[in-house]
Amino acid sequence: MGLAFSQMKFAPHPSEIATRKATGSPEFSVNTGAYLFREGDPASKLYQVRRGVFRLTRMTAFGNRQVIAFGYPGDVLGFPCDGLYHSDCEAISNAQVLGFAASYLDNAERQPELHRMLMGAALREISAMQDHFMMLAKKSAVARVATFLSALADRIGEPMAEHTTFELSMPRADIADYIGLTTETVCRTLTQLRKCGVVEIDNIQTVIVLRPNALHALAEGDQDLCQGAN
Amino acid sequence: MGLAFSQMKFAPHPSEIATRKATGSPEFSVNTGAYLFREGDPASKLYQVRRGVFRLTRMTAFGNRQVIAFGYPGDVLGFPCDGLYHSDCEAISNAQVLGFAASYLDNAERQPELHRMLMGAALREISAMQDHFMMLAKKSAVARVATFLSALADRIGEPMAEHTTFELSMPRADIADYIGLTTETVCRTLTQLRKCGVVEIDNIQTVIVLRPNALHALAEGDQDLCQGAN
DNA sequence: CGACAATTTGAATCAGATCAAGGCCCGTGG
DNA sequence: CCACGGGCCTTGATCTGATTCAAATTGTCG
Repeated sequence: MGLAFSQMKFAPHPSEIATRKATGSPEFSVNTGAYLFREGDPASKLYQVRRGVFRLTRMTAFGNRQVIAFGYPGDVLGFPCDGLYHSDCEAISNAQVLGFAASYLDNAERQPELHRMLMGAALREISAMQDHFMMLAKKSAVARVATFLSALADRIGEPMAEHTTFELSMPRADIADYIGLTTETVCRTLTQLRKCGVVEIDNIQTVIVLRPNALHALAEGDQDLCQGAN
Repeated sequence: MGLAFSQMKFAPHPSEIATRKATGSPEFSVNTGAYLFREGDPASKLYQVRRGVFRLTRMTAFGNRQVIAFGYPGDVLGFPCDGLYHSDCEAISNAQVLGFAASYLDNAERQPELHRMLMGAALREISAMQDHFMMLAKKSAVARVATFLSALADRIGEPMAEHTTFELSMPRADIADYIGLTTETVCRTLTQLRKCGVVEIDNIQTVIVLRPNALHALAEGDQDLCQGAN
């Protein structure tokens, strides 16, 4: 689940297989602001996102929020640990999900195909989180923002006249809590990327990637493709 | 796998079940400095650590190293993504591991018990990595080091005359790359913790936790239990 | 004992956080 | 239709904590 930075390399998403009719699992909708589950709830179900975006968060002891991941269509959310959910999961847009009994994780016999899909999603999630570490540990603010945008572009970007475009469904504060910066720094960095012509941002929400190569290079830590734009 | 900060709450480790005779899997030893696997290798096997310590690392495009986790006895290492290992795994002490065919992940029929164990380990790893995020994202240097020490104490610490003691098997640089700091800052922070009587450190390797509560509070971000010790 | 690697300490620097203010967007109600 | 209000976004100025660069010390192993 989650915005998987490793998944850049592995599109299209293998977890987006048509499981609905195979399992008879119910598909239902979740409104913006509604919670799919909360940290500590007993985890009876897993969910695959069909439409919309979710935000997975955890709280520290002293009230700091960490955004663990964003859940986009195809992602599987709600992997339990010791039978409990270990994060809050809120819809940040009107969404639609498919629910599975968590027991399919243990039980391979009933639905081998489904079991394999869930297992694959779990393993991919581990890999995605390791990618997330790379970002949180040592990268500069530009590198973090560039990595985030680059991953989103690969994940949900749509071609538009030579360029790629996508929507930032989440507020700046969520992005900040995801990549380990403050809202202010995210803003400043976005304007910096705008000023040096790497991206264009319309209406706060819409991102157009003008120079994908530059964005990718910045994500990798290549300095100074952007200098002189403070 | 990995040094699971969440596992603080869940000792003793459920994955440390006796699987050897049940599976007939071969147990073998790995010398210090030897690699169990490398990033990009086809992932044919999983390993459960029996003795010793491993270090899981990944490299960024521009040569920065990130320590993903440390593998202690009981941890399961080598979860694949798309059939490949996604980190390097090096023994940092003489070690002993148990190998399992990776196919046990998919295949529940042959060894349901083993399958469940591996599945549980994978899910626990996801949770552990989420805990790791909390640290890398926003915590101060003291909080990071305190979290690291606290987790190790809970994981491998042994009671010693009112206190808890354990060995830091890894060099400072590894700790730094794990918690997202520099070697120098790790050092400084350790001396800070020493000076204010939270821990004692002998022979560079041996840590004695003198005030576990203070250590835990610092890990949670409680400021100023340590002030005046610069 | 001697050399090399790892650890520790010190001083200077810098990137991002913090604090504060202003601007924009959008819905609500006069 | 326009004025008002509140939330989110953006920008500016300052400050702080971690990094960087450099050097000294300790520990290790042949």
